[in-house]
Amino acid sequence: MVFTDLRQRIVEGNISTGSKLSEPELAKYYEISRSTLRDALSRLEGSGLLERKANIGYRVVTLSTGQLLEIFRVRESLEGMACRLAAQNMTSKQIEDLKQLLEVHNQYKSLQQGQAYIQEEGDLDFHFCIVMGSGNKLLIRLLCEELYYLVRMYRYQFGMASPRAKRAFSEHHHIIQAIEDQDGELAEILMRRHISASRKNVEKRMNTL
Amino acid sequence: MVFTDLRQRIVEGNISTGSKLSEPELAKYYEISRSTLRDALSRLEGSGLLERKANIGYRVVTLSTGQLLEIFRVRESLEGMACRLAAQNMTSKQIEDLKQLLEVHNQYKSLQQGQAYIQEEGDLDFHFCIVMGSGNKLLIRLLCEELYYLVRMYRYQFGMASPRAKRAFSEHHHIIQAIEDQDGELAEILMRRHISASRKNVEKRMNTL
DNA sequence: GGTTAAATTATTGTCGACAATGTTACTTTG
DNA sequence: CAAAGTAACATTGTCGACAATAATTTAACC
Repeated sequence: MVFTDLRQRIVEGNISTGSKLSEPELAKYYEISRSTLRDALSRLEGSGLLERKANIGYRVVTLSTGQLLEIFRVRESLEGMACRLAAQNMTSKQIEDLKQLLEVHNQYKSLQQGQAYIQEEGDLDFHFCIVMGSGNKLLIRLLCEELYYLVRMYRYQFGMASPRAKRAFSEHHHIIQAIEDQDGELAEILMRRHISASRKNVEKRMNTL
Repeated sequence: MVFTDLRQRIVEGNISTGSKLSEPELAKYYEISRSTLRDALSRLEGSGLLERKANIGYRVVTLSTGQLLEIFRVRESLEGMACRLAAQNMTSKQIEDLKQLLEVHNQYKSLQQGQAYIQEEGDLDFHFCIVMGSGNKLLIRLLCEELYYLVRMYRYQFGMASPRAKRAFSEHHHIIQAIEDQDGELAEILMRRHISASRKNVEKRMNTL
């Protein structure tokens, strides 16, 4: 699909940040008409990955470290809420799937210790599942459909391999436990702390640059 | 402009919630082609006012009281943050404009005491200004470009005339004061409390229905 | 008469062409 | 030679037409 393919190319930096997208060129590349391409582009704009200026066209959004930190702070609020709701609403089936996801990540991790960004992608899968589990359409839209792709984009851009992988992993387990115990209050606190720690880690990395 | 006109008609309920939009009909109504209409529709989808299903078309989103409450909770988080940032970042010019806005509302209010929904529209203008004053692009996008139009839609739908108008008005003044004092912490607390009280008011009204 | 199946109609999706706008290259002028 | 204006080009915006899909109506059958 054109939309998902373009999204991936943008997120992974194959189409670089800030660059302008040529409609004729892309339409030719995908062998589709400009109409259907533009449909995909407008959806990507809705996902926050593209910006559009009238009579000029679409550009990939430019990233700043400041914006990344603000995304973290927004996530802290919204995902805390999502996690509390997930503790109330997730079915045992969903919780089981989530546990299994972590197990898969665990094996990846033990196989390739240093390669953290695979783990980091898995990290987002984990967060994604919890937001989906909250059952709240608004949160799903804001986080899963808009912010997470931006976060992925930042990770590819700045390369978020981190020494925090192991700790983050155990934090995920604690969060699942709280969800399984249907302790919404604790689940929210743990999630906020988890994201806050992740943000501080990024801040530290940024200061050393 | 087609986009803003459609938005207004949707928000004010002239195009009723849940109804399907006919592209040929609307294109004829505005005397434009379907292409440029669809461009407007996709932007409205991005604003959260329309939903699109493949090969079926666009519908106005359906509203539920549960979703309205969740919007309030999301706003509590995000606007609290925005208000703290506004206290740090707003220029004295912006603060002055905001004060003047409240003054205008005050005159409206004294003129038409019962007619709360005019005040309520003004209420959103107030919130709008503060989010803009935060200077944070992400918050501006999430709140001003997506959530606020949904909130307006709910207000037209459920008719939010409330006895809380006077109190809400004084809360606005306290929030401005905190911003002027550059007391971000207090500004955040006041804003969260302000929205929380508004939510509880809605909950109370819903229970009496 | 009610239910399923087929045919018709209407709507969305896609396309290529033209118009309007922005960009670039060239020419002219001081 | 530099700068401003102008002409040529490329890109985005808009349009109407056709294709693919969904919805409706009609027909056939039990």
